[in-house]
Amino acid sequence: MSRLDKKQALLDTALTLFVSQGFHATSTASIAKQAGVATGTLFHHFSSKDELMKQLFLSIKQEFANAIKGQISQKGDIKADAQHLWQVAINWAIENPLKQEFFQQYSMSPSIPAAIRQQAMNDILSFMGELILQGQKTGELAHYPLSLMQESCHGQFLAATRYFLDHPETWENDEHKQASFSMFWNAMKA
Amino acid sequence: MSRLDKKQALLDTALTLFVSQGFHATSTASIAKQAGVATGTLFHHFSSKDELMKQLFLSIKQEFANAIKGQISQKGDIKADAQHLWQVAINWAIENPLKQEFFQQYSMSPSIPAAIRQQAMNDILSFMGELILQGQKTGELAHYPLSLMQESCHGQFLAATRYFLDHPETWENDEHKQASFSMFWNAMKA
Amino acid sequence: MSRLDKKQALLDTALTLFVSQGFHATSTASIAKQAGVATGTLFHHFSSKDELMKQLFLSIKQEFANAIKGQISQKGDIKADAQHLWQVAINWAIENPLKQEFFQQYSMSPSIPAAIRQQAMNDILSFMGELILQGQKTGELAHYPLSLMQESCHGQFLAATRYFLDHPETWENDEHKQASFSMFWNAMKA
Amino acid sequence: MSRLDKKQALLDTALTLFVSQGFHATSTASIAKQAGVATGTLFHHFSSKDELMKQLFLSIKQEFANAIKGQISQKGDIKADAQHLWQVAINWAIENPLKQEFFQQYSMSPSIPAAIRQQAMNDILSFMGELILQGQKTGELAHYPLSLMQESCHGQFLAATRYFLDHPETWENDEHKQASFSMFWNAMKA
DNA sequence: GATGAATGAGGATTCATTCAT
DNA sequence: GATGAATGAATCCTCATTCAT
Repeated sequence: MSRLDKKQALLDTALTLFVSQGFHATSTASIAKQAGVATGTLFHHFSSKDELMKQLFLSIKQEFANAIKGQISQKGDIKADAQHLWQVAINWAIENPLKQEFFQQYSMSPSIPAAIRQQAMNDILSFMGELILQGQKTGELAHYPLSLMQESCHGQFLAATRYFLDHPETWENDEHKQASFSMFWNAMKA
Repeated sequence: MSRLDKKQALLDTALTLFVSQGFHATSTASIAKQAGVATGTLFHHFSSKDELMKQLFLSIKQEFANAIKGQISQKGDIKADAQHLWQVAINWAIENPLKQEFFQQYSMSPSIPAAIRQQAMNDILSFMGELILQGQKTGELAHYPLSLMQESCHGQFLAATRYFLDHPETWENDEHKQASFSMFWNAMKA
Repeated sequence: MSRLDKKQALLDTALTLFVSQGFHATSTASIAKQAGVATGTLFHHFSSKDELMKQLFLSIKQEFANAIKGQISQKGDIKADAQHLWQVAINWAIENPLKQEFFQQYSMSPSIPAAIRQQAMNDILSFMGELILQGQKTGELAHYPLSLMQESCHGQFLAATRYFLDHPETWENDEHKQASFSMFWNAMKA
Repeated sequence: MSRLDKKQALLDTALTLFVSQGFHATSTASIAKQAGVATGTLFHHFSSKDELMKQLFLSIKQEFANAIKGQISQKGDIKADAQHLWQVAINWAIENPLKQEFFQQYSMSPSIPAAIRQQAMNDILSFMGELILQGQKTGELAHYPLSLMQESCHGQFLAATRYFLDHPETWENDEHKQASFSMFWNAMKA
């Protein structure tokens, strides 16, 4: 196993264990063991357990951001754009259930320093903020306070993914995905 | 300080500390100390730290449920009913910021056994489920899967309270409360 | 074993082990075990291993200071006073070999924070400083810089006790004690 | 950097760090890093951390011995010889404050195996022992037990250098150096 | 019921040392 | 010889819980 493989193995294992047992209930020793490396190796790659959590959080957030941002078409049809992004985001969550569950659990948790959470949230939400502003300019979106609308986006996304993750039989059901988008869009539209 | 006073002091202190430091970062000793009782006394009232958390969670949930349920008017005008309930719920959150923050942090956290969370969630959501079904019957609400709509309600409520708690200057602003309700209602309506 | 007994047992055991194995080579677990208490108990009485060392150092210093200070006669005959104090100090060292050895090892060691060492040293040396100044006034002691003379006192005392501790067969030999005093006195006298 | 340069860099860095932080608080990794070599390289030159300490101790001791021994004139005037040696020794300490501080800290410390300390001490003290015996033969020095006098020499030297190192403003003051010698000589003389 | 000293298992972290490259 | 990632035993310390007073 190469250097980077070990670091990745540690991140992967930490994700699994943090989601299934919780951050504090997961010992660094158990992460290392299940990742197939020695205890000390974890601290060779991450200066502390908190640092491991931080890097895990930021890397997953980045992965999600990359999946989404690459899909912005900017064709000008805001509703079509929004629908496409919603689909992509929901699909990412369905395809990465562990990572989505991680977000559900830790987006509001004090296990991640508030500053890190804020920063990560801002990165995602600021990109959404621009889309919202644009939609308000064209008159397609409602003129509510920006941060209220951002929180609503985030909240609806978490709610929708919770539904899909809790009901795996719906994963192929486009009607339900469409329903989740309708609720989202109706909430936001003018 | 009487017997019940001590128990309540422990619950109050636990709420404050769990919210500000997190469940695992808060020692039972520090809760007892700040509540003004001895370490052992905590274990007279609660068989374990987990039991304390469980009772805290259920008591806050109950308090919220009482505040809401007492307000159901059942006049038949679903939108008016919904608007009233939304107001009451948002106001409760604004008046109990610590308890609302507690929900934000622990509703999805593994610090509370899944079974307890489920049960609490069902209590609230089932009552909402009935309202939704009723609205669907009258044709005022959209015919999406029930649990999707329940999750959406919950998610929108958390999003709205997050907005209000993060922006205390908006607490008296009825326009913003109205905006939050509009988003919620538009998402749900037929 | 009572509360204070346990604390004292920990101090006594720490003294023995720190002297025989060194501070860092002595684990807190081994101190607790040999003192007959649980690991956690050590940290109930001392907030950290460093704090234990600090209290041990200060308590032994205090014990020595008490043994000496109670013996200052102030009859006015400086040489006789000095001789008496020297005897008392040497005898204390011979009767408390472990504590004397502790001073030999840790008076200059970074295992004890410099500030603590300084403070302890000043307490002892300041009382000696007064005696020296008095002797200089009467013309019986040499007029060298005060701190040089203090260091010399301290150094000679450590040297003499090292000699006596390394040669237990000399403990009853008053001639040798007299010799050590002569060297000390001749160094200091005018 | 050549092979020997690296070894010397490691010894120099170890000296600095051992004195400023203490032996146990200094990790081999930090020594290697600050010396500009890789962690493993330290273990090419020294089989263990203890071995590094041992070589450091012996090399400094040797350096001091060389500085002193080269200066023995053997003109027969014992007091003049002693005064010259005292000057040389004090000057060496002033010119090598780090190394002198190292002696202050580690001459009595269990960080250096007793056997090594003894051996080093004997090397220096045995050479002094001969001078003392010689002085006793001519009647110029007191007839106290040899090891008591040796310990006294050592103790006075440490005391004097402590004074000079703690008061750098006295480094050029010959009067003070003379004072320190007087105390030393008066202690030893017949 | 209340107290708080005592417990000891458990956890994060360090670090001397090794060894494959 | 030099490197530095990897190792894992060892250490300090925490903390939920117990129980004698």
